[in-house]
Amino acid sequence: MQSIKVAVDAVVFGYLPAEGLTVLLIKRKEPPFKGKWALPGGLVKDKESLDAAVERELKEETGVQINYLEQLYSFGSPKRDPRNRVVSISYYALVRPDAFTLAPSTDALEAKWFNIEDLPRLAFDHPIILEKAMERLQAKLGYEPIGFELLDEVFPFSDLEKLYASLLDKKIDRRNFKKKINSYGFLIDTGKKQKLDGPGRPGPLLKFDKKKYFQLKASGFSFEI
Amino acid sequence: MQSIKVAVDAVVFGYLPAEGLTVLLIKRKEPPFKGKWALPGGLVKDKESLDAAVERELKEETGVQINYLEQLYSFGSPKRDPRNRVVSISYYALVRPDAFTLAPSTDALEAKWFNIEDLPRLAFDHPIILEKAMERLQAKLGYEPIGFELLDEVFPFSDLEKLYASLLDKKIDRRNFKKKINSYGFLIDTGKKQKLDGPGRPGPLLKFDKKKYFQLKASGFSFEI
DNA sequence: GCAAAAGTGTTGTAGGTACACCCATGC
DNA sequence: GCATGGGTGTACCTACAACACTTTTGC
Repeated sequence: MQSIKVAVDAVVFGYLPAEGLTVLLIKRKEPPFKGKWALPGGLVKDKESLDAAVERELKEETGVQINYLEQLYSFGSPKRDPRNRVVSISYYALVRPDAFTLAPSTDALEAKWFNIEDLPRLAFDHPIILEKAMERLQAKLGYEPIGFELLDEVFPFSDLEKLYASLLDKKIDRRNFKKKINSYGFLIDTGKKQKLDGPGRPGPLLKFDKKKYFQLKASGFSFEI
Repeated sequence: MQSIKVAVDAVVFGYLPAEGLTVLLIKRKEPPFKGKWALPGGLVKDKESLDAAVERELKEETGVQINYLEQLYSFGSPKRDPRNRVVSISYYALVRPDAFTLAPSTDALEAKWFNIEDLPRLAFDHPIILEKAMERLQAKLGYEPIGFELLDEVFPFSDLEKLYASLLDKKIDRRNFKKKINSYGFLIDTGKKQKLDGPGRPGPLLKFDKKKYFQLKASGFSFEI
């Protein structure tokens, strides 16, 4: 008789132009690793799909509003949980951190955003999961327009540019980048202007036209950056 | 108390220049879906890693010699197995079908290669898994040299060309293709010549230099086709 | 000598990269 | 008026796509 438990874990990415990429972690309320920081997640219920389990856990533990969710990889080495055998199906999610406030409840003492450059030690094999998520995010940014899921509904062009530069960790030529993005034609000018709180020329606020993107995609076009 | 079982399933791809892409299926010995064709796979043991479980199951059920193995995706909808809740971690594998003979034993009545164009109805949600494997294989062919894992140790250039043409389902310009592949410099000429059994000019037999590829890759080069 | 398979170069073009100055705003 | 941030065009060059005839072999 098999006795393996099934869990889900999520790497929740947020982004703020001022700060860069952040990851949502919870402080564990129960052993093992009680009091340590870990990825949000937990056991799957008997009659619940994997996707539903992630969404439930995220809501319970952190209160985030998920913008994009994708399965990442499954981890099942026999010793990854020191007490029981647990196979974890990991996910990664993209959210807009300032579109809601964190509200930890069951299972978690605390939920908090950490800058990707400044993470605490993580419980279990979560460092490996996080690294895999990071690789996937970087790769996917190159061939699907998921960056928009991290930005506000409307955003100035410079936010998009900063996002790519910071997540891919390389310099971006503004003119070439803009040329490319504009050639796709799925950015809508809302007509409004950005409000800067310092000096500087305000740029127009843009919107990502998801519908148009899916039309383009369906007619055999492919995003690449 | 959670009662979910954990299984692994594998989509095993083979390739023969004469026939094209094939998939290895087994005929199930036990219910559910007794007597139906399905992907090889089975329950993970309590103290066994996921990778080890796939390798064991493939050996037990089919006797294949695996050349390349990669985790694909995990499927966990509550109703995917009509009797118990089973979460399946799926894999895909690349093998050389003529490097060994199939030897089904436990759990399987029979193991057999099917042409990808001519598959029987599959048990469970295996059609979905297969489709996902197919997408991944096609995508991966474009940015990693995994095609070689499907060819014999030494092969004529035309086999490689046919492989790409058939798996990606499109015409390939021989001259452009060759130019590109040769520019990478990881094909070794063994000095021997192909033996055709009809008329035609025999080409040289080549070998994929894996070590050189990994060197190139490590020094920041990227395969693309 | 003919049918089958493999080998071989050139040219046009699209897209990527590199690069520097002007404009709007806040203080 | 100056500091800050946003906006804009051109020239070079590389890389991909298109394309047809010759060579070697078996029968």
